[in-house]
Amino acid sequence: MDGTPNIAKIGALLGDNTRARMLSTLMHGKALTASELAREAGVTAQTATSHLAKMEAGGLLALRKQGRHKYFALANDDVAALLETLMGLSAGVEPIRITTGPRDSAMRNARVCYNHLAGNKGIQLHDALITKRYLKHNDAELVLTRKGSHFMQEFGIDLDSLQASRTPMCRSCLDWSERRSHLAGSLGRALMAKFEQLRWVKRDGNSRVIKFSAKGEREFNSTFGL
Amino acid sequence: MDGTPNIAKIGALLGDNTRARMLSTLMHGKALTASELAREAGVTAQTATSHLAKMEAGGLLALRKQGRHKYFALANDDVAALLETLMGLSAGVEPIRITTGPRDSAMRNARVCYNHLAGNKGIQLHDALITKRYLKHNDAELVLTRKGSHFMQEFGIDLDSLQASRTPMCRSCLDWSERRSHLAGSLGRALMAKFEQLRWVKRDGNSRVIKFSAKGEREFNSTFGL
DNA sequence: TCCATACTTCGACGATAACCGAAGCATACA
DNA sequence: TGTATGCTTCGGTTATCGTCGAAGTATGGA
Repeated sequence: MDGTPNIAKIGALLGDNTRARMLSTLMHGKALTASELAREAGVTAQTATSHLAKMEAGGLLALRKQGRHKYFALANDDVAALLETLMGLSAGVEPIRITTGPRDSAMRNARVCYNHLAGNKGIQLHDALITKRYLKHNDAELVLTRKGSHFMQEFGIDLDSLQASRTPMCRSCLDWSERRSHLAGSLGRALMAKFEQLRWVKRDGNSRVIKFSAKGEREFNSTFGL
Repeated sequence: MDGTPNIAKIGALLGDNTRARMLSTLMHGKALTASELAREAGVTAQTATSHLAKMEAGGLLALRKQGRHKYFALANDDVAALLETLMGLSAGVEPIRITTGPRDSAMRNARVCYNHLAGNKGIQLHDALITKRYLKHNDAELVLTRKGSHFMQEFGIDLDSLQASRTPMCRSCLDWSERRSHLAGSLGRALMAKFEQLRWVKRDGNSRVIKFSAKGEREFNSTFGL
């Protein structure tokens, strides 16, 4: 029951720069191969192998083998949430960055958090869903209302398959740039996927930034009453 | 804006067994001196000094000097929340502990989380406050209603002084044993203090366990409609 | 003033772990 | 079957960091 050794173990996993860089990269939400992660982190393949094995054993990463490739992704939403929390905490601890370059403001506006929408746009979405009574708080939980279910179906989200998934459908995730909650969970992921499919948004290949097209932004706003 | 090096830095701080033990100890909520922490962690004073200095520099600990003593406490609620999150994650990752000894079940029932009530009793309290409409969710925030303010004053909580404190009055904190939210923030702390003052509960000196007296449990239940 | 206590600094030792070169295994494709 | 590609294992080097003994500074009390 004494969780001490465990928190040290996870802490140690997070405490190496190379591993931290890999984890941050995986916050994009995409699964990446060992060599991609090696390149991203700036180490050789051997070194990456060792790091990835440790993180998988530690429960931080999930692994999918595909032919001669090994695809790694964050193990689950909890891990993603932990990383966001850590970033939030370290952002608060560090001397506040006053200079916010163009990339920073883009990150604050909209980015992927593991696989769902975060940043200012993520919060707008979250709040709009609540204002329109599509979502409501039930104690600490976030649940989809009947009205909300109806809307999601109309919008082209397959709720049945989401319900089947093991991760909870609605989860709130603390946004590190805004310090407010945005929508995570399988519904959050499905909405993000839908936005991409509709070409409302496009991911920037190299960062977590999400770009809204002009049309996308218009339709996003009108759909959610913003 | 790239939070990578920072998360590694915090991770490294958490990644040492001795430091993790110290942090866990401080989850009791009390501030402890350097030598107490040294003893608790099983290291010499020199070693403790070095660890404590690092954690203070890293923003995890707050320091108060008092004569020749140095009192250390967790820097803020965010740090406490991070630790609870980590414990929850590592509990989920580890092979599930099926054996729940008496101490375990006591921990699950009621314990201090930094300085407020956690565990099953903490969740009961949180839920009761919401059921009775003393607290309500406002978007992601938890706020005290007028009815709630009234109740708290009656109950002997000095809301004015809480409002003056820098930490938010209501915060929800994820409970690692129950995976539900309980009440943190300055109000959570004040309630906990009140329970102790009323002798409803007593802290176990050596663990985070909180024991309800028979009378305390009765009055707790009737006060919050349980 | 003198001593006890609490904490810190310094230096040295030892363990751990990150890193890469070299070689090895496994899969895919021609 | 041969060759390229992706990943792994092994061995050795290097750097970092936790640890404590010894000595030093600061505070409180007799």
